[in-house]
Amino acid sequence: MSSSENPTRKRILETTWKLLEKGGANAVRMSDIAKAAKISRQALYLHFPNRAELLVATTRYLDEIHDIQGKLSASRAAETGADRLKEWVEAWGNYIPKIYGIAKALMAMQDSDAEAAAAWKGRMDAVREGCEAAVTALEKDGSLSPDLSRTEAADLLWSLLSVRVWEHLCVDCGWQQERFISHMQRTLARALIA
Amino acid sequence: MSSSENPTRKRILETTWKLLEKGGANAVRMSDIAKAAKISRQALYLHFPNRAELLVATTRYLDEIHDIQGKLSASRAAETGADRLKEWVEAWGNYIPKIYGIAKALMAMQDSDAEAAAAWKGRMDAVREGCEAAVTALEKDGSLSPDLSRTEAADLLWSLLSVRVWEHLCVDCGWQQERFISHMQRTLARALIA
DNA sequence: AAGATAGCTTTACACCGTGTAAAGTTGACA
DNA sequence: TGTCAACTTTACACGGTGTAAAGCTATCTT
Repeated sequence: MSSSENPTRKRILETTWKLLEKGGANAVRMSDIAKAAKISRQALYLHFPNRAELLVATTRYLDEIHDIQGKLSASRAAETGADRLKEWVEAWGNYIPKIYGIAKALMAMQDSDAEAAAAWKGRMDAVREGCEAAVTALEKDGSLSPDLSRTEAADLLWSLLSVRVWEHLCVDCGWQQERFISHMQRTLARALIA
Repeated sequence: MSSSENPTRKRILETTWKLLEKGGANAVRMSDIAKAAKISRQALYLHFPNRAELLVATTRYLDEIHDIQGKLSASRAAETGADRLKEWVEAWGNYIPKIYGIAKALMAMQDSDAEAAAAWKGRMDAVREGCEAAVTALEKDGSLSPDLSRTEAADLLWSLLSVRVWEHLCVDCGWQQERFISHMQRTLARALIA
């Protein structure tokens, strides 16, 4: 694991994560991270070529910490398509708050930085695959709504389960995480299942 | 109408709108707007104190042009709550693509500029009122799902009908506008109606 | 006709955050 | 003793926003 090799690098990633988590009013700058990691701003550039790559490296670090692969693949165990959908919503939905800080920073860079845009897109494509797998499971046992094609269903699931929707409900509207999960499970079941 | 009084001001607003509509790869800068409006960059600051207020003025100008009030209030005519929901989704949903350019620019400023954030919030609060009105209509004729409180239903409607979700489906996933409207009508009916 | 005024241009500069460049410091290891 | 890696310090270029001030010009006023 590349992050545990180098103690300074690890400290930077940890600091970046924590700063982005509280986030606060204004954005987290390179100098903020440097100060918090007790390092000079220039030293940051010795470890990461630019802000985008530092943020991307932080997301990878978080995945490593949280064992995202393991948790997401647990939803594959479900028997029925409906159960699988439910567990997928829960698995990914519960991961969103953990990555929200970095996600927000990365999304904010999308318009200006092509590299950041590509990196974020790659991560979201992985989520989309999970959505497609859930839809395929529904289709397999004939429970997918006839009003939706496979692609449409996956698009819809992907969209409603996006970080933006989570942000809108849980940050702007003040929903508790549990309520978000249960309402999303219910809403998506009604939307996708015949 | 403040925008038709002053020809230069009107030209600036028109230009800003058109530039933001195509949008393109990189953001629209003050100098881009000035150039396109055939004016010096400084003259822009004679008409608008800063970028945020120029963008906000552009949204107001668009509302004026499109008679947003009239179109949105048309959804109030519906008899049943279900019809009202359907028409509300159609009215606001069809307005989103018209304001998407400015919306995107304004949303991008939210983290850095408190004034822009407040302006955008104000406009979205107006949308939320429309959502609440639709939910109230459902409640009145007893068709609101018992799984949802009035507030929760409005939150959900507001979130699923957000510019971000439209962007995700119509820009990222390539949905046609018509498909967006019909699927949203169907999904929201299933989500909110008993 | 003289002068004021509105509306604009031109030039210049301060500020911020990112990223580059290069010389200097420090400690470990051989 | 010397070398090397990791880091610091200082300095600067760039792009975008916003400020400041002087100058130009057409039109309206008296």
